[in-house]
Amino acid sequence: MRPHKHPSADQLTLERIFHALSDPIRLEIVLHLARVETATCGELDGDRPKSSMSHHFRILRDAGLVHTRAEGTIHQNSLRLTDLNARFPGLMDAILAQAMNGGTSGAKPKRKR
Amino acid sequence: MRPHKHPSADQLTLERIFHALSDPIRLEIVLHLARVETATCGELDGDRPKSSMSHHFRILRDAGLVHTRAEGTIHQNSLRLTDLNARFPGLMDAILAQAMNGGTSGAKPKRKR
DNA sequence: ACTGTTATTCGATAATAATCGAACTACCAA
DNA sequence: TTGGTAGTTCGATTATTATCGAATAACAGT
Repeated sequence: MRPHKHPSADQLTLERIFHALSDPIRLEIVLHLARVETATCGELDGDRPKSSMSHHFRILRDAGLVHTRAEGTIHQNSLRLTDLNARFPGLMDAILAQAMNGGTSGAKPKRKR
Repeated sequence: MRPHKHPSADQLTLERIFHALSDPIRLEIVLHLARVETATCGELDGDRPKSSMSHHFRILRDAGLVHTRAEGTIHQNSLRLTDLNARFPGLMDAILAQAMNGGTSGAKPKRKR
């Protein structure tokens, strides 16, 4: 696959990150990855066309949020938390905490505990 | 003026907030407001057309990031930090801290006037 | 009422982004 | 080699956003 290009940590910008997270599908992907650590593209499509998902993954990669490595025919995705925390300490913690607590539009009003 | 409509705190969504912040102009506005607490629209245009700025302010208002109140002919804008912190505790702190620390693409350091 | 200031709204155009089928690549196994 | 699987890329279409001049509205002063 000629390994995907990922921006280096110091190339990340908040604008790109915010743009990547402004789409419900992508926010869902990020949220899922925050829970399971690593997942293939196929595990994350919600019955959506592969080409659409590939598009969203590319934006997440370009924003530096997600790292994709090919293992055979499947691609393992994971959040680049180490790089993100190095570049923007505390940011992802805050974002993920709020996203998991029902801050997203698309979905489940999650009850507190 | 028919006072601007502002979403209530519990209507805010992360998607809208991220979308609002994904534009360099709007991020700059938010950053500026974080420093000065309150400012008129005119103080925040960078020699850009008024209509463009009004557009951006509307998106910031719709996202719940900015509150605008009319005082005579001028409009005072301020960040809705109280509401934002109530809805998404820690989020704006993290975002503003990183944005002020050079996370923006424009990388234009402070320009004062 | 008239004038200047501040900002919003309208309307048209341009730029950017999302969607998705189809073709394609890479890989693995039989 | 054939076939199946996992993703990407291409290309066309649609949808959403941005930009900005012009018109409009609200207001303060004179």
